[in-house]
Amino acid sequence: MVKCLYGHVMKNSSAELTHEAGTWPAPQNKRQAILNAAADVFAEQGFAGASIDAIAARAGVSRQTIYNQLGDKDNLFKVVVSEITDRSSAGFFRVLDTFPVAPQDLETELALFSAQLLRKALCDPNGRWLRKLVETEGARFPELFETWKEYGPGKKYPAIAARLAQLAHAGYLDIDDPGLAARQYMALLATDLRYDQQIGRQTPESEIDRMASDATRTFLRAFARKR
Amino acid sequence: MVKCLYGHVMKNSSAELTHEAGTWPAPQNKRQAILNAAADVFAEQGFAGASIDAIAARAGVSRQTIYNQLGDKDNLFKVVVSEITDRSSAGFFRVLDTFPVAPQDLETELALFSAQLLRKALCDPNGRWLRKLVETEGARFPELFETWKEYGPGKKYPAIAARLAQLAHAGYLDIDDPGLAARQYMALLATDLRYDQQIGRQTPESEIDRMASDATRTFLRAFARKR
DNA sequence: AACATTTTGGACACAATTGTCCAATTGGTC
DNA sequence: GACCAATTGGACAATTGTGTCCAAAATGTT
Repeated sequence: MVKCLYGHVMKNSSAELTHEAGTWPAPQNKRQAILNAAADVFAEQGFAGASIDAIAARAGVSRQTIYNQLGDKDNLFKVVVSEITDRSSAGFFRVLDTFPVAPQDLETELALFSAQLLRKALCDPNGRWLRKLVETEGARFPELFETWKEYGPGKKYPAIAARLAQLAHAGYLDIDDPGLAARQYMALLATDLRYDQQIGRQTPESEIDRMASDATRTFLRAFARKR
Repeated sequence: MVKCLYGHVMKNSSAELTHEAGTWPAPQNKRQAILNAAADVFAEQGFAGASIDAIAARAGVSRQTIYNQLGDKDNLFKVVVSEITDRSSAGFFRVLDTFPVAPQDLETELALFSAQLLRKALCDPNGRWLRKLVETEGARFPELFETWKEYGPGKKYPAIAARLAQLAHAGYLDIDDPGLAARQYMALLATDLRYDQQIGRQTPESEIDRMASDATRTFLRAFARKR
């Protein structure tokens, strides 16, 4: 039950990252260990339920080190969210670069892209925890919520909409409202993730391809250009 | 320490059956006031963050009354979830009775039904809080989670699937997998609720009809029987 | 080896919370 | 008015968590 997001990379990789271009005078190793552990504990316990001691224990550092490096609990939370926001956003846009803008076989290629999106972005523990964290604690950290909005849904949905509009313009799709189509595409893609989450089931990797093709098939039945 | 879900809860539950009131306030007895307040505070603050004092203050009762009527915090939480599960489930099935099984104008009538479902079931604060509560604290109360699963998604999705299969059998729809169609229908229906929730926006009542017709249109574009 | 910087663990004050006990008060009922 | 149950508020011990201080130890640098 107790797992660290990135396994146990925190032990000894001192030789490589010590002289990174980072502006941090402190070693990055413990800091990353703390942030990963904090992400776990915050996601599991919520903000109020996550104790600094639990985070310290899971990170394998002393409690004092957390205060030294990251200040108080509020700030720790903010840093965790902003770090994970960055990672998650980067993953999404890396996948988005593979969007099939001029496909030979639209359904096949869109299903492949959808599977990648599910795997690398929507299923990604980082992203899911982030969503849960922000959903749960957003009211308590308004400015944090703004950042998340701006870099999360605020950029992802328009990006998807733009690609769909591109496909429509190229004659593949028949779309009135690209924004709506993007939201519905994402909703269809997340259909079973959401369902599984509601019944407390962890979606197995083996079902991702089926989910992607189910969503793609329905989406294209609705939006593929008829001839 | 962990007792049965319906353990010593039976204090008043048989005495008063008239908690039908469609409107939120005006709880006749203190027990209902406590449960409503507790639902608010638990949903806002999470389990760990919700203090008994805060709940008592919002309910307008003394802290001791909560302990008298509902026992400790764990049990209070369980009772809150089970009460709201009942209400939410009842609302859903009341709407489900209006499903258009033999429509004259499928799109119009299905859109009307969808709007009712959004209004009475998916948008309902009770249901949304419940979902959030269970999602956040499900790991801490496994047996509670089982109950929620059984009376929540476990009954709702098959019920929707059955209605859709009925429509398909009657020649209105072209559906291979009714279960998948039901999940996708619900996903499309909740598209903008989910989006709004992600960007921290409270979906205004005025948009529900549009959301219902958007979802219905796309669903029927994908599943309406062609001829 | 000598130095600088982190890290550590333990102690501490302080605040919040839980759950209990109890005496006083309220409100309804006969 | 008298009785009875529910309610109230206050005090209480026990626990838990936050954030700080500090001296000893570990770690890395020159």
